[in-house]
Amino acid sequence: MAISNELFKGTLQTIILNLLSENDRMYGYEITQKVKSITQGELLLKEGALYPALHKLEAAGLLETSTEVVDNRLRKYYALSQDGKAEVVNKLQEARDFIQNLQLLLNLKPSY
Amino acid sequence: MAISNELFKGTLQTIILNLLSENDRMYGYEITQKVKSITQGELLLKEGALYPALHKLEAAGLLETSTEVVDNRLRKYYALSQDGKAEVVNKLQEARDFIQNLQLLLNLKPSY
DNA sequence: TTTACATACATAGTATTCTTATGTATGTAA
DNA sequence: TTACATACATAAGAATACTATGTATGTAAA
Repeated sequence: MAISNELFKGTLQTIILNLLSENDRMYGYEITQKVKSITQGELLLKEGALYPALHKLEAAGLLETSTEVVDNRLRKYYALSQDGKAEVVNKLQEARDFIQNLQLLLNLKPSY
Repeated sequence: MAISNELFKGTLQTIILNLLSENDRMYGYEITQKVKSITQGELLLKEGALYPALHKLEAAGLLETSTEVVDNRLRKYYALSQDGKAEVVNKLQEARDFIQNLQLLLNLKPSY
């Protein structure tokens, strides 16, 4: 998933779900580019991590898909299901708690 | 490591190194209790995660050990080596960047 | 007194996650 | 025709943490 960064392990599902909560629908490659641009290239989301994660979220009923052909290339769009919309809220709260606890454990004041 | 919290994966080494940068020396069980108290019980560090991590950090030359018997029980104290002291600085900077990027990706403002 | 819990270490087997490598396929720029 | 970008996917392997188990001592409760 990253440039020598083990830290993101476990955060991928939350990242995907949150991006989809802001964008209605996105396709895989679009997600990789979005993550890259948001982090200014610091986090590179690999296909080997992304696609299995998307399939797993779909299998869990959190995502729904629709396939389109654009410019003669296949695109598989993902969108939050109703369950997915509810789950984003939980995942984001967990992420807040996680960051809070990590900052406590590492003596890091929030950077602002 | 956690109560239904996958997010901490990859952060354990940094947490250990940082605790040892504040405490000169600590033993394993003490570390588990410190983590528990700092996070108010939200993060429970399991032995199956802690001890292999300590052994790995020692093998990497970042930690040095000294064994003592206290109250008829064995204690294996860990302390940062010179390399370890240098590495904490790097790890903490990586953690800051990680938190920064994660907050960007999740639209989380720093909580203060 | 024996059961449970806390202290203190350790490891084997398993599950999960991510990386690396590879594969298919189209389009564009050098 | 080579390289790169777009777009999907999976298999093999590495890394990390969890569960379960084991050893051993001390204390409190039932």
